[in-house]
Amino acid sequence: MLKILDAISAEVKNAFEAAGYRAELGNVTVSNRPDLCEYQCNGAMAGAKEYHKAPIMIAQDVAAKLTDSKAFASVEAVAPGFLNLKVNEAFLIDYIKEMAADEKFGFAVAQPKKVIIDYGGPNVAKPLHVGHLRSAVIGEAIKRICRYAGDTVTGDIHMGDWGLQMGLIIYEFSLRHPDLLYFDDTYTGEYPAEAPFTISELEEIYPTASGKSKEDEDYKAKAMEATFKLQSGVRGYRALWKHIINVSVTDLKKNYSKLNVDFDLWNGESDAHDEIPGMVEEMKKGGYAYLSNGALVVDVKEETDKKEIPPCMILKSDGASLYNTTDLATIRIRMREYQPDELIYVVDKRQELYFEQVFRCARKTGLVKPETELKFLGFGTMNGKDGKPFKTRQGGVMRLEYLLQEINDQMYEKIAENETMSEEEAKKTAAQVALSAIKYGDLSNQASKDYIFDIERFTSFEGDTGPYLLYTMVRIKSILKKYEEAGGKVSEATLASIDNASGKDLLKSLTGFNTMMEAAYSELAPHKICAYIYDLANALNHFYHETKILTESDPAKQSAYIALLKFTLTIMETCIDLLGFEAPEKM
RNA sequence: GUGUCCGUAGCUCAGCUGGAUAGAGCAACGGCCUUCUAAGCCGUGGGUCGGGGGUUCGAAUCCCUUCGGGCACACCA
Repeated sequence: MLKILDAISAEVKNAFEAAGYRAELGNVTVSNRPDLCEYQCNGAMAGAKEYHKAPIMIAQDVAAKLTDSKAFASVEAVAPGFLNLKVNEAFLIDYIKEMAADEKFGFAVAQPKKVIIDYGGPNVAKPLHVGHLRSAVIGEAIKRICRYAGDTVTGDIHMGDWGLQMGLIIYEFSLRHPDLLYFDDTYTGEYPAEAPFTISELEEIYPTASGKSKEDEDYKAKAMEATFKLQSGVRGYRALWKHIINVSVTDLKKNYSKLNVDFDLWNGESDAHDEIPGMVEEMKKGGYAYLSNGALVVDVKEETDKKEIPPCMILKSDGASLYNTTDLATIRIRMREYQPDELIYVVDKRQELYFEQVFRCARKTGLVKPETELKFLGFGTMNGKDGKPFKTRQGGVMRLEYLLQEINDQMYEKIAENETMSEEEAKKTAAQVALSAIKYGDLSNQASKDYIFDIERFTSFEGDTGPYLLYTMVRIKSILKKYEEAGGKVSEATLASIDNASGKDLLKSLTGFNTMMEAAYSELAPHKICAYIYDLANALNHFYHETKILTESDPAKQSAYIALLKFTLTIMETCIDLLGFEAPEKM
């Protein structure tokens, strides 16, 4: 089905043509002066020069051709040459009915793609901190948006599970428990299935080891040796490493599930390890990689560059691999195993240059086909109220778990005080509201910009916030429930004429869903969904305030209202699901 | 230094593929609960869109320039 602007534009374009002008001039947009009209067309002014005619005269010519259009309630040509349009309510109702019957409410994408989205990026054995929040929240939304658009999307968490950090942990652990089987080179049997440590021990070991290695050269050398032994496949080290991964992944899954974020693939840097030698060999053979200051690099600069782009390093001068190496090798694996049309990286924007190098290198060396899209979706820093990177009160890095807990607790206090809910229900509701506060607070900003994470603002529950949206939805749910309890049947099919102004505004707002989705999808911009749903919630609350629904005596009118509420709720639910949170039944 | 992003109300942000009087939220002030959840609704005040120039019938939006800030700039990720 057509988007409403296209449907209206089609009418106006016909009129332009009928009046003897180019049809393309008849493009219609939503009015920026709602006091004057609902939709507007500026084509008469654009065409003035071309036709050597005053814009107002062109507008009048076109308006004359539109007088019997069934779509419009009024068409006015206004100085200097605006075409001001108001649509018929019946036209809107028909449009909404068609939308409601469509699986995706009129949002359609021509060519579904196969997409891999790389987001999350935690390190194993290290707790998630606030720096991981944006990647998870934005990446999850992007994944859902693409999936809704019909793409086949695979989300990969891509953990940091392979470098020196692993050697540090293993070495420190070997000092503490030297007698364990894992460190006995002569042992050839099976290793225990149970991990010899818990997640909290693991989380303590890494910072300790990391600290020691910075002060003690010998310690660092031993850790590097452990890393080497792990990477070269020493059995006991691999077995211990698997335990580290398993214990970490269990914990990560728990934490990500609290964020309503889930991944299809739990791959990490280690998965690229076996791919590296072959890839490096190929790059050498192809004549792309050469030695520069001892390191193996691939030139990636181009003539159009305004700035010198350093070569992409494949191997360090000591022959070790680095992040570039595993990223490129990962691309190679993904291309072979999934043949994606598009790769999206949701990563801190500070890595933009780095990814530019990787992408260029991947193209140059033939790792990806020219038609495969490589997208870098860089997000800005999450700052505190002082405008500097978000920290705890003590100035340390804030653990994500604690941040979530703090916000959950605040929500729980508010919910527990003004509703009669069981403790269990209140807790669940608090978690839902808290998540909406965090996610909406993040996603309503443009991803690429830095933003201020202001807990007080997000949890204040007033204004343009996640909780406000949920509250609006809860209000609708409450009415629908009561209507059903009184024997009414809730259906979108009973939509009919809505005889008040706020109802018509709500209808218009609803028709914008598919237009908005197209922009949100093509620009990978979740904040557009936020802006839309906030407008929709405002329109709903306005309507709600003006219209008594449950006490309406005319059943036809009432069922039309109910249908309107129901459809609004459906659209809102669709939107917040794309953003990655959900609404409770009451709050 | 080079590149890049940003600068819109007291604060936090939209708007940026050019259109009419630049919008929200918070904060301030004033109204609205015997009626579907007041986490709501209505209203008031608040802006030379960092400065300057240009393109255009028309610029917050496009171009140039300047000031201020963030970030990045091969052996970290």
